[in-house]
Amino acid sequence: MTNERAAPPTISEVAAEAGVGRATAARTLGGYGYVSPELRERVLAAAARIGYRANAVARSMSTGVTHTIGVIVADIANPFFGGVVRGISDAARPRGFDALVLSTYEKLSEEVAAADVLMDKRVDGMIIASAALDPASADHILQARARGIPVILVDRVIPGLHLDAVVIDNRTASREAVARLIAAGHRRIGFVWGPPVAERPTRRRDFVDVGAGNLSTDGDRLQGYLDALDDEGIAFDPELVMVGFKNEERAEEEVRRMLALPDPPTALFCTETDAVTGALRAIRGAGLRVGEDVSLIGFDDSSWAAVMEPPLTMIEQPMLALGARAAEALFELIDGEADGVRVHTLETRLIERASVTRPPAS
Amino acid sequence: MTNERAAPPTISEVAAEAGVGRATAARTLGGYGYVSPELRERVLAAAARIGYRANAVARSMSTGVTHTIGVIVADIANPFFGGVVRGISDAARPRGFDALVLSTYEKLSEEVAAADVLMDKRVDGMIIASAALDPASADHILQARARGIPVILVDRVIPGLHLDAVVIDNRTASREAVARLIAAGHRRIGFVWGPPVAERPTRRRDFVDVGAGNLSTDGDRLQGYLDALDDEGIAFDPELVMVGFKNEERAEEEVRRMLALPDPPTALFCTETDAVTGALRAIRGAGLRVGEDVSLIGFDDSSWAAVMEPPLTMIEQPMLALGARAAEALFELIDGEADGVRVHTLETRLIERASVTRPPAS
DNA sequence: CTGCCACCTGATACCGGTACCACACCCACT
DNA sequence: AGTGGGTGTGGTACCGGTATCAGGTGGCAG
Repeated sequence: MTNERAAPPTISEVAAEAGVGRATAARTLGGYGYVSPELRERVLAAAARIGYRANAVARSMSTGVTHTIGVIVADIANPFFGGVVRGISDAARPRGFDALVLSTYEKLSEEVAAADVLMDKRVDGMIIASAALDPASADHILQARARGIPVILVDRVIPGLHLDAVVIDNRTASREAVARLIAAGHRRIGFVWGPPVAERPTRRRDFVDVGAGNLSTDGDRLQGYLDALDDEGIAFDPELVMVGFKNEERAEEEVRRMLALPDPPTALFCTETDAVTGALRAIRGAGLRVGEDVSLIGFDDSSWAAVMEPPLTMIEQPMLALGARAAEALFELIDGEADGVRVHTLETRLIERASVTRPPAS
Repeated sequence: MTNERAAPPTISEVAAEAGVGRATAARTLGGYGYVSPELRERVLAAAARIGYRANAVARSMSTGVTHTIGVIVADIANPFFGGVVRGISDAARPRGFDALVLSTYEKLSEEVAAADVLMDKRVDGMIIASAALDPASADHILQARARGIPVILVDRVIPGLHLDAVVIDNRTASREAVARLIAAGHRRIGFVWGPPVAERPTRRRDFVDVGAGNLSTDGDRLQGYLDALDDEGIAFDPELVMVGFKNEERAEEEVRRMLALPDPPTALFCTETDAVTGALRAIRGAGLRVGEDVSLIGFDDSSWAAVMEPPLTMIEQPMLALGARAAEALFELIDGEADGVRVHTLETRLIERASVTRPPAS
């Protein structure tokens, strides 16, 4: 097994092989300028003979275009972001663009480092699901833009920063889901995946403020929950909101706590997949049954949700479309067709299954 | 908002700013060669002042190294591959490498195109979950290697091709899972996610041959199933093997068919997540209950499987480790520490929960 | 037949780094 | 004082493309 790395042929070698000048070979292969049919033929034949393929790095060096877009997400292993990234690549591939994907695990420092890497590698644009909570921590994004790199935010918006973005209407989606629960007769509704604060605020306004110090998605979902409560004049109870670190275990703990309350929730609204599974564990652990003892609606539909017993009512996010739209918006920016900052809002869908029923007669 | 793309400063500008030669600035910033402390200081200060960052494209052009690894998977939106890719990037990042991820949707033509893109972009190595079934269709991989690009196969091996790979032992994992079912008393065990042939073979040997015309993972899993049957002297029944296109709907159809057989399966072995959910739908549709009427073991554990009613017994694949190991193996190749072709086999784990019980008394 | 122009081709500068090498300078030794 | 060697610095070729421009050739009009 010879490992003699045959250096890929260059345009000069093609030119030599074809017996023409370097420029002529370049013009033929690069598809620009004029070349007579005869020479074009000779060059093409020579290129095919020695297996020429243009060196994209060299091309980028001289054109300043890499045909690569940088994607920064929280975690590529999270099916939601996996879907978004797929949407992006599917939309980018036909245009000859590829995606360089970096995960940040919600750490701003990682995000800044990722943005630096992408700038250094001269990506033609970036699509970012940012962990930045406010303009002050979004310097890396502004810097990229200052260097002329188009940026599209996806999934999350940065409050106070006027940037192009592709998102869903979390507040409305959440409000409608909770309204659905209320319409079924529930008045004690738990909110799972709340603000990441150690101590539970006691006043409603504090929750809202705290929500502002949260990712825009989480904050908006909490707002939608509050909206729905207000719509029906239902009192807000801080005890029914999860607080603390956001993971499955913590969600389970919090739901267990809620279920043990003197006046426990009869329904749960979970704003993330891990919140749903955590809640399910707690419900099961308390010897209760979903759809009988406690109703449930969750975010992020999946094929699993449909085969649960009972099948779960879920809010479906258009992950692929989110990514595809972000890529399209980015290309508009790259092509210079930008007519001001725009925020694209995509539709969610409440998929009604069997986890929402009337509250048990008390 | 000024859009004047301030061209990023180059090394020449830093040199001018510092009042030194280009080479001296380059030596300082590139961290090679000698520079006196005074000048080094001046250069560093100048670089900081004008915000210099090395152009990775230019650097790649002259060094021939891109610090980018190409990753080709079937579908980045599939949680399994999402996990693998995360494992890869997590292992690559500390070494200053990033991942260019391409999805093929199991289409060989897409895979070939992807490999071309990666070669053109001069990635330093590739990690591929190939859709190639035999050496004849793996020309693109051989070609990459011939050009000196290290390649590591992940998840799947190409029978007959001696290449570095990181996989799990599908045959053994499958055999053990099915053995577990047999140990519980089952003798009629359905195999869901079988060969993609339109017509069901009638002879066992044909299944094996057909398995060879399948992805190595699927073929090995079928083999393991047959092994387990043989171990206990249980007769093979072609009717208990799914055939045809592999998706959730088709799995549901096939399981429904099996369940309607005169002598239906009392247990199901599903080799993929979609096979599990499809099977679940069919079981539910037939008015049967998992863990009571029919036992089930599936591949690819997830947080959902643990909260199903009943919790599902699943085979856990070390997705992250698969990716991480592949990246490590790739770096060994890149660093030239390769001592012959190696196949790394990672351990799976059978997570026993409650979906396996004794068959109902007949 | 000459002259001009259109047409085609090839030489070459450039992108921003890396890395080799020449050279200037300084010191020590004979 | 002359020479050798070491040291620090800057000049420059090169990577493989793109793109501009100069120049050669042939044809056609005057």
